Amino acid sequence: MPSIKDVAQAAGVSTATVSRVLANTSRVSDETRQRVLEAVEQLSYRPNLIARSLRVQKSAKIGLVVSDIRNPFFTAIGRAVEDAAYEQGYSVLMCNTDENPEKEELYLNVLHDENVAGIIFSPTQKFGAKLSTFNSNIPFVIIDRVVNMKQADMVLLDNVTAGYELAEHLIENGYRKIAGLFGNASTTAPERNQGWLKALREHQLKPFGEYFIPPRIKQGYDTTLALLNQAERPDAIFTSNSLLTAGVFQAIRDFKLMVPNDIALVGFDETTWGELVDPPITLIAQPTEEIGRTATELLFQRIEEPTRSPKTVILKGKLLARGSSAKR
Amino acid sequence: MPSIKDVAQAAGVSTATVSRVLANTSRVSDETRQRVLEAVEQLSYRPNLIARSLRVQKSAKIGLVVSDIRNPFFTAIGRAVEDAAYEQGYSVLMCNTDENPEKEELYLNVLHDENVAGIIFSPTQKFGAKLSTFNSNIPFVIIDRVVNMKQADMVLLDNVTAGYELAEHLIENGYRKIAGLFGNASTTAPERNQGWLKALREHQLKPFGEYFIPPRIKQGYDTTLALLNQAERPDAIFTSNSLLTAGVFQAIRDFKLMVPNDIALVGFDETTWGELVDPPITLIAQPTEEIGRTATELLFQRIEEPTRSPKTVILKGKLLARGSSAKR
DNA sequence: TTGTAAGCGTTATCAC
DNA sequence: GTGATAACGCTTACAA
Repeated sequence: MPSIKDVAQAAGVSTATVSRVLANTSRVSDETRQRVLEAVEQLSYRPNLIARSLRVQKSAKIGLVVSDIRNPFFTAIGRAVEDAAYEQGYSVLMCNTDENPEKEELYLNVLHDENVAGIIFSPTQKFGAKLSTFNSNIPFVIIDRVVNMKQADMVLLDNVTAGYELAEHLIENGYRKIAGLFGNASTTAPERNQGWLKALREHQLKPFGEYFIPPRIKQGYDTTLALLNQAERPDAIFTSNSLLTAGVFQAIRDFKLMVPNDIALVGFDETTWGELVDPPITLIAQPTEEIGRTATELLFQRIEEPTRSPKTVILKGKLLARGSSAKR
Repeated sequence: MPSIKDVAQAAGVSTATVSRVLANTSRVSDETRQRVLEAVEQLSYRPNLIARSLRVQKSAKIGLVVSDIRNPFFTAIGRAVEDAAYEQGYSVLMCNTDENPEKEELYLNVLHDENVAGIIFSPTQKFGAKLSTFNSNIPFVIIDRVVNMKQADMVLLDNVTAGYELAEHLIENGYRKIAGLFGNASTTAPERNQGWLKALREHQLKPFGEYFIPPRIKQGYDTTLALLNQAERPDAIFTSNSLLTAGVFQAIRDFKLMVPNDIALVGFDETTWGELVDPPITLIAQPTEEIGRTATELLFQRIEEPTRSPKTVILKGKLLARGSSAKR
């Protein structure tokens, strides 16, 4: 692996000149530039980014720290961030924390030590709380989950409105006994809950049961079975998370009920299966491409101007009405 | 950000001693060690890994380069690699190449420049071909896709046997007019094709049509519609990839045929939706956890002993027989 | 057991 | 326009 010294020697110049040519940072005579470029070519020299990073204390990489790599929502965002960063000549290092605060700290440190230019981060509630403690001067943007921190740039969904619209849709279509299953891990669920409550209230309805549970398929399944075993059953189930939706769907089927005739089902986030099942699932789709792209742009803005006042971008979800909540 | 100098000063020792205490590399008196540790604590010092990496020319990170982050197969492997590496004190940097050879080169370079200790890589066919050209002394392990390169460690599925078993299963259950949809992008599809051909041959059957197409939902859908519009229809469809399976499933439904009564459907890889749809899909599940773990272990072995002779680990898929291929 | 100092590959600050 | 040289923060011979 040739170093800048080798290039300098081959071109008969100093390392400083080589650096200048490569960085295009100050005037160099055409002739010298030529010689240097030839030597670079000749030796197929590639600058050592570690050394450069040590010297200038930053790099052309950004970090993306997500809580669950298996969640299609985050992988879609990953793709979007990747694309946006690539256009700017940046690389993305993606880290998976598995909702584990220890790993969050680990990876934040790794990325910091990596001298990444910035970080896009969806923190757990636990970590979000102590995020302000985590005193780092590295630019970052929070996505998906709100943190209580005035200095942070954020890209969020308008979860309250989304929850409202989804509930409103059910009510409009004639459902009245609506149960709600909400995740208990992130800040998005309570907001969606708030929206659905508002819609119910406006129609003088009461929730037909409300459950805050771990956002996993199994919990959705178990909770639904319990719900369906009661004397009086709901005529619709509202879920705040696609894993819960999957669990509910399974339970309804195992209970031999028909969707939507016996019971309607609605949820959040597009998935492959949402339109493969019968009937396809009504849901609020998040604009993942736009979330990822916006977060990346915000991050680059902050990298450019670290003292800029924080900005929060709130995007709207889109209701995709499908068979699982057809008019009764 | 305090440096090792600050710690040394605070503890009244040299930087060398601090380094020794932290690395636990040679004997230091208990008293000095104590003082150093206190200073570290006091200043909340964290060693600069960039500098360390520049100095020792390696790091405690490995790279994982996958071709499609949205494919559940790869995210599952990502999780497994992550876990295995974490246990060894290594961090994982995950990169998504989107089946784009340019990005493959970019990220391989980024990771190389990052001084990662090694790379786990699922190359495109295109890049795989020129991989041997890519002369790098960085340890790596290939997963999922075979490359024509004697020096590479690999972790692969026994795709021929898997294809054989899946076809055999259909035949056993009474299907005779079996069409096959295979991806045309990776090396896995031709191997699975080979297995299915073998099974058909053993039963004196001929493929009821064989299609090599881009492994995308849409192509699976379109191809299936064409297939179903023919005068004589197949009684089963074999797919080599979960995206194709999804497309086929959709097409069959839109064509108002019943699975498996009118037509059976089998494929590869576990997905969330595979058991949510009605009927659930029969498939060959890949041992993703084991693939990721094995690849990581192989990588660490090679890091330890770079000249060890290359090893290829071939794992078996597992047939999950479900409703979509029930006995006729 | 501990300290001194060289060096990893860059870039930036001075001189000339 | 170009070249020395210091510095980034660390590890590791080599001395003491």
